[in-house]
Amino acid sequence: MKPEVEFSDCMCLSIRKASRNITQAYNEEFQGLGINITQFSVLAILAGIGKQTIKKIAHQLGAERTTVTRAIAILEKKKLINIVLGGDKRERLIAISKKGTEILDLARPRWKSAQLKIEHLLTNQIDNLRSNLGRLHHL
Amino acid sequence: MKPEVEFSDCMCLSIRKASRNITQAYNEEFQGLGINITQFSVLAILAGIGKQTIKKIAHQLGAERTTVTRAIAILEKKKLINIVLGGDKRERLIAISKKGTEILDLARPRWKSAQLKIEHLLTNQIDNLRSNLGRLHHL
DNA sequence: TTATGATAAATGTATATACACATACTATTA
DNA sequence: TAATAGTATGTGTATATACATTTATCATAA
Repeated sequence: MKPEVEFSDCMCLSIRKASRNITQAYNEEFQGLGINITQFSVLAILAGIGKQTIKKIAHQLGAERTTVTRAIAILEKKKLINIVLGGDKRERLIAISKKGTEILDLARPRWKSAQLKIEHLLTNQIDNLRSNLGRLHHL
Repeated sequence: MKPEVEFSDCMCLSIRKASRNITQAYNEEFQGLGINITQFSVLAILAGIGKQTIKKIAHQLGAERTTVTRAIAILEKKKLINIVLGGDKRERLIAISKKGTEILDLARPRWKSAQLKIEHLLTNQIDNLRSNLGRLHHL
């Protein structure tokens, strides 16, 4: 007889574990570059759509604003971004720096490699998985 | 024309975002209980298989050992576990406490409720998703 | 028995995440 | 214009995660 509640299939544990595994796979590809997947994602957004407020970067990433604030501090320490003030003095506009662009360009093929590894692992399932993960935003 | 590398479909960002969303959904169910899903998962393991070393708990969770060390410290502060020394003095054996058992029993239906919400959201896809997340352990 | 290697765990440090609260600035309205 | 509400961001605190290093203990071989 099963107990009333079967904990071993906890979706939260499953996805958090998968999230850790995937994050490590990407970060391994980035080894020696001096950035991780988090930092890569911020740089990629800035390269794609130009300078942005922290709030908008957070929205693009679907991440908490204050999490992005801390990530920006790290990127600033590494001199991968420039921070300028705009007309609205509450805002700080974040732009990718020259050094940031250089590292981003080195990182792109690494990202692609990690991405392909995941996709190969999930052949024929990748669109389903993507769709499922996307649906979870409604929580 | 698409750029060579399409970052918007980054599986790492997708799963990390989904992981945050799901974690928050479970933690909302636990509101007022004084534990979160991380702590619940450790208590559930201890209740299921009895007292365990930190290393074995980490293995059950698929989590880093030192992450579990910090989680155990939190559970100890909350008096939800008891820690005893065994014959091997390097080990600490972790057991759920009476208070821990009581809170775990209150938490089980909350966990089930969160779990059902996810499963409803992913009707007919849940087995696929589970299988996909499981496959990612090979990374 | 002693030296050595293996093991369990803790600790230091960096980063990721969430939430509450504080601060500075802007916009609006009386 | 002055008071007030709203907005962008930062900071404090707690927890989650990873990895390197350290410490204590155990096991084993000389």
